Amino acid sequence: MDWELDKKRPLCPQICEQLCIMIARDDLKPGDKIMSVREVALLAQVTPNTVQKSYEQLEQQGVIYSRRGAGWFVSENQEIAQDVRKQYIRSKTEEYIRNMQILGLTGDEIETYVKEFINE
Amino acid sequence: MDWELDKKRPLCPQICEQLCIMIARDDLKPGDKIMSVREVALLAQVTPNTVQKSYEQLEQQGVIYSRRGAGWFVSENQEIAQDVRKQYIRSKTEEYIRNMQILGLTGDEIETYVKEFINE
DNA sequence: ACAACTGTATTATTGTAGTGATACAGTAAT
DNA sequence: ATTACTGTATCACTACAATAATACAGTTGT
Repeated sequence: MDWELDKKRPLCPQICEQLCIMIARDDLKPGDKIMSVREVALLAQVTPNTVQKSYEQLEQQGVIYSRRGAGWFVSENQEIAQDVRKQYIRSKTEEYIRNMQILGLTGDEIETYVKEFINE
Repeated sequence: MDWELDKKRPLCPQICEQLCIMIARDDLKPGDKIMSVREVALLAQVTPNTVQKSYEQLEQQGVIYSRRGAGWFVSENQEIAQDVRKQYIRSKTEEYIRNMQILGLTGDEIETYVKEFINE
């Protein structure tokens, strides 16, 4: 994982997305310990406070949880990890197709562009 | 055009994108007069100041230009309108594919998802 | 028990996007 | 010329994200 954030965009959502990607890639499996607030803060060049907030947001979604003093862990619930992956793919794909359709592109045209840009 | 902005995200980029989409759709053609700062402000429920800033950003990119007292217009340069469309498609498509590849999806898998979600 | 790590909380401060109000200046139609 | 529209500029204000510094509390390994 790179942890090179775009400092010109809100950081919390970016940190959340990075974590979700790692879970969706199965780099982080259910129950795994994840990097500490301070550790990520150092790598991502942000304040521990910012990472804390990001983690708390993901906790609210049931994706991760904390044990005071021990650390943060990926939810043991197997379904959630799968959902994170499915949701990520679904939302990104739907958003992409919607954007292209707004321009008036047909389904075939969209498929053509995707094929074209995959070979690069 | 809807002008229903997401108030929880930065507004200027959203206004810029809406304009670019209208140009990419050919709803606005080179030389066309576009809605005034105050008009858009009213429709989008934002401050004229915010729209002004957005327009100035697009002006810097050469997409539109202003005539003091008269209004804002789409650049007469034909190439720019075409570029806006091409750039929009290219950047969105590349971003989408990159996101999917990060998850480990193959080209075929990506194409399959796109086809699947187009039929909905 | 101790040291070194964890999460958590608080406070003050900074930077910035957007608001709201107002004013001035140029254009265009009547 | 007047009126009603444009763009442009400024100022004080609000809201919020993120920083920076610090402190406290719980866990873990030695």
